[in-house]
Amino acid sequence: MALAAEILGDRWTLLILREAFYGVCRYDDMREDLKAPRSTLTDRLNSLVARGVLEKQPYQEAGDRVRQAYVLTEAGRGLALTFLALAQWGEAHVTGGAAPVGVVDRESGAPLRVGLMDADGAPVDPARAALRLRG
Amino acid sequence: MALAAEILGDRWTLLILREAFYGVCRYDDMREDLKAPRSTLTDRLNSLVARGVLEKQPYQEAGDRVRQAYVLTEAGRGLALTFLALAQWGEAHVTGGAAPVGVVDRESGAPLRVGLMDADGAPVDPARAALRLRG
DNA sequence: CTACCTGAGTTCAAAATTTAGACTCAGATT
DNA sequence: AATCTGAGTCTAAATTTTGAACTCAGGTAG
Repeated sequence: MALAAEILGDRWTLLILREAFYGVCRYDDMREDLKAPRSTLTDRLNSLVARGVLEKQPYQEAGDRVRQAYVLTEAGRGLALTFLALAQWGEAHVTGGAAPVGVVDRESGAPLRVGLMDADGAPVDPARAALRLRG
Repeated sequence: MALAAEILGDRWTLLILREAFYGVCRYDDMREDLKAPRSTLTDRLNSLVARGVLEKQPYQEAGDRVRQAYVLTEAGRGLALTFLALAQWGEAHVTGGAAPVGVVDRESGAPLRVGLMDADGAPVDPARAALRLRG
């Protein structure tokens, strides 16, 4: 997990990824949302690309030159569970239940949550979890 | 989630919390494990206490004066799911499957994982998740 | 009593990072 | 030819982090 911490252990990186999950993928849009300094934003985007969490995708708007969009890679999308768990925690313990967004099933609209499960998908109380070294 | 990002958006904070989950709770033990500078460690521990993620607990070893241990609060333990999700991601996408630890059921020893579930606890594919604003 | 040890800090100057703001550059538009 | 825009780079100043040295309180050894 040390490497994961190295990737995520930064305020701007976390916020940039949240933007990415919301679908914001252009430099200037992120800059405006986050009010991050240009050089820091450039730096963080580059490291996320270097780490394989984001990738640059060329796009072109009518009557404009080709530009780059930053979109989540497969690995980046894999962070969804982590972010959902974090949002769930923030809601429960930090913001006091007033979180502005929740997770729902894309089709049915039913509320979803992150939880622990066993190999068969049956829910398990997180208090039962223990870390175990692997041979 | 912005507040949560403010709390976790820091390399040392993430690593300190990992130590706390492993049960390390003494200043000098953490300092040695993490090789963090004293002043930074002190600062991060204090903010985690101020945020209500850790708390100081007095303890006393035979023939020694009372000292403080840093242990997870209820809210801090609530971060377990986030950390497990992060560890799971690191294992799948960063370290390439060679993660040293896994999560198991404390009693049965069966392997566990973090996942998305609906209100009834039935597993849901994370790709089906969507963020939804709440009224 | 005096000297020394240890855990848990605090202090401080040097090094690294972050910031705001100005500047650049390439192609499109007027 | 002049201007606009997205996406940067450059730079000097402000802030944060670092490592090393110092402090402090209580306990122990001689």
